[in-house]
Amino acid sequence: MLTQRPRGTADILPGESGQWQAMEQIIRDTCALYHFEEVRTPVFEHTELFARGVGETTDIVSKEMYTFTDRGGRSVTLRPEGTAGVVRAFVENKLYGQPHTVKLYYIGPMFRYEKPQRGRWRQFHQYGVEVLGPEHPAADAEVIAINLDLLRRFGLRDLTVELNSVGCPVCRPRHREQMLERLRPVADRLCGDCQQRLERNPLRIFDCKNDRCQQVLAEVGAPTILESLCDDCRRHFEQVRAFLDAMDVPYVLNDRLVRGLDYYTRTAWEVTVPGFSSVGGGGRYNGLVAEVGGPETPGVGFAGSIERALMVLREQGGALPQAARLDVWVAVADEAAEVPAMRLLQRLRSEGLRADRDYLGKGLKAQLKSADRMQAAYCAILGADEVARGTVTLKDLRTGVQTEVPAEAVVHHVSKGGIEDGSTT
RNA sequence: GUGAGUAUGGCGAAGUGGUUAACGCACCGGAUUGUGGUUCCGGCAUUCGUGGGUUCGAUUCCCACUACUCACCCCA
Repeated sequence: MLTQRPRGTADILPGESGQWQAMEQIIRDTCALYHFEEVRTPVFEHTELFARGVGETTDIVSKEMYTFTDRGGRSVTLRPEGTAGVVRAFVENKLYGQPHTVKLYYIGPMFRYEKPQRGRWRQFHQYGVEVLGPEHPAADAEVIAINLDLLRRFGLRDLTVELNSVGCPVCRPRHREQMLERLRPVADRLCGDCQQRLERNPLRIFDCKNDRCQQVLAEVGAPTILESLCDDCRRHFEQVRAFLDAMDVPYVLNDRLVRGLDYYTRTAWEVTVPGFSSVGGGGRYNGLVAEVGGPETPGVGFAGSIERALMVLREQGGALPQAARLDVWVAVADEAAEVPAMRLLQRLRSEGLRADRDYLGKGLKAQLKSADRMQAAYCAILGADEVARGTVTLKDLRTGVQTEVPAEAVVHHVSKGGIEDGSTT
């Protein structure tokens, strides 16, 4: 156990970490284009925040939280999602005091006590944005747009935005009643899961894979949520769609789409890839800020996971541009060159070149081999002869051309990307 | 939470109830003098997840445990 990571966690090792950095950079750059600013909130919060914000009845709160009592006797929880903490920060710091729309983005670890499987971890990393303030459907469209835009910039293909509206406190309860009315009498014909869903979240029955349940739904003529929207929600949804069309953001309607968190109102969407589960999604949450104790403030946001994006990217055969390789490998040919080699090494770095050397006492041949393995562009060979002459033998590992140059000229040659004096020695 | 599968060297992967556990990759060393990427030669698991049991004898059979993987639920 001592040398084993906790279940559902991962070590992101060199090589992989380059992909993470590249992806995070895309997120930061893209968010800047849409004028989102970063917010960093604690990795843990008071348990009550998630219980109230995310919803007591959700799977996340009822059985997936990493909750513990700290030494002061307070119940705290490792955040299972990002929105609640951001909203809490918005309220606590009174960001609503500013007349502007508040547009925030975040990247960070989230925690859920689940059984790990493909694309599912106990510690995973989400990136997401929140727009706080506007009720305007253009805000919904913008968040959907950046959600899809980011995934495309990562290099993912075959993306589909599935769009729905889950209504508001006016029309959702009404719809729920209609469903209960029709389904309760035939509840015994539903599968076990759906009988539970009937009481907890009847909307989900539409999502059941069981054919019989779907048949029952059709027989009793259960209305979809889209058919039951109130006028305000209907108008809002139509406008969101109009904006998406104007922005060339493709989507498909999915009137069976439900999201796992209680706080969603009106617009809800998910981005999917064939053969995978959701790679991200979001929605509007008009009641959340007030629920958490702030002034009535509409909001809309989305979240996606780095793990899943990388997984899909890899399986689709894509990859993010790899980090730049080493510029110079310094090979130490003999004892007399040790000190000058360190001098050279540090000088190269101070000039902005990525440089390294062997520390295992390997022979020159092995050092060249290492240089090759490290994919260094150049190898600077330094031995007693060079030290005596104040020079360095510089070899271009791509062409094999090498030449002896003054020690001070190494930076110049490497920076310029070539050796002019091509006399092979 | 429910169900299924798998656990052999750094990685991938054969294998058998019985004296020395294939192979590939990676790694290390060598093929005369201070030089890489190719080639050739050599090296690299007293040990087969952990603990029990069956047996004259188990890595191979049985049980338990642990871990991992996958599906369901749900989600990112």
